Amino acid sequence: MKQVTDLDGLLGYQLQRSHMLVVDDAREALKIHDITPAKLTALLLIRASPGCDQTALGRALETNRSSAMKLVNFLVDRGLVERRPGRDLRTNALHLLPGVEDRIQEMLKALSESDARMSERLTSEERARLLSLLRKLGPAKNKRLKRRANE
Amino acid sequence: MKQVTDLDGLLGYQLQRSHMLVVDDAREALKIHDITPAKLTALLLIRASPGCDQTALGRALETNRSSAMKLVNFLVDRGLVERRPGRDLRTNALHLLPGVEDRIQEMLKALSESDARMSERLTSEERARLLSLLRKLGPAKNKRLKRRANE
DNA sequence: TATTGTTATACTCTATAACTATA
DNA sequence: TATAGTTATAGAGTATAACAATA
Repeated sequence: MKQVTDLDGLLGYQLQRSHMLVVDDAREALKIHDITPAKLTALLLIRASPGCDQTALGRALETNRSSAMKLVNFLVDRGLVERRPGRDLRTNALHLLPGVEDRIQEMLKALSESDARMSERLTSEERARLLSLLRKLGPAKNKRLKRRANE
Repeated sequence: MKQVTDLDGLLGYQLQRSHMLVVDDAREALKIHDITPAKLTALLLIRASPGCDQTALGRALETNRSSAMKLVNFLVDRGLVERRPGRDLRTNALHLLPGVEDRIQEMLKALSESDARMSERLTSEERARLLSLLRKLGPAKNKRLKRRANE
């Protein structure tokens, strides 16, 4: 098959390819820890804000309460997180279970090894430059066509 | 919610965020043309290799025959592509329908406008540098943990 | 035997809407 | 009324396995 030259110069297309490459590797590296990149992100958010509720978690992940619920269910089922009584009777306070910090350290180690493997053809200067350029992406003002769904 | 500082320095995390931002905008920009970025890619591959069969299309998209079939079904249903008799009785030859070239031009226009909007905070030098850095991502040799599934 | 297209099926992710219990 | 959690449901997207027709 011939290449599709119309897309080669587009940032979105290259971003798509690089993203797939890197996320597939991260997913594979996290597999032995029985977690995916997205679920690890949720776990790290809870670790960073102990006692948060599910709605706040959903907001931070730019998704809705229903999806946040599924993530928390997964983390609870794996013995990583527990739901404690929250600030009122409607609300859960999410907390890590004891011993999970060690497991998180192992997950982060696997993740950063994958990250290093994916950027080994870049010098550390190039890697830093790439990170800062990626952070500059997005519309200048508030021109985004549509925000992510959030109920 | 506090930020998750463990992830900030990881290429994969920043790539995930940038990818979501850019792809969401592209998806929204293509919505009036009733197509998604992935389906447009399939359409452009067929345009670049007229007469190709579905298996080749699947290989080019790093997916399987079943998924390629669904993409072609979509493109046929929208009047963009037709299945003609192929090189033998098992095989289809995929071709664009007449007039579709004009519609593709409009789709590409919407896509490149979205792309420009997403990179408007970058100078053209920075944009070019970002593209070339993205292309350098990936393992040095053939260290990838697992290739994408392909039956 | 191998390949192409096809169908059936299933699993994940994500989204919406409605329900309940609280506030 | 509004909010938090929950449940049911539905739609993409993607994967596997099996089948018929053909090579």
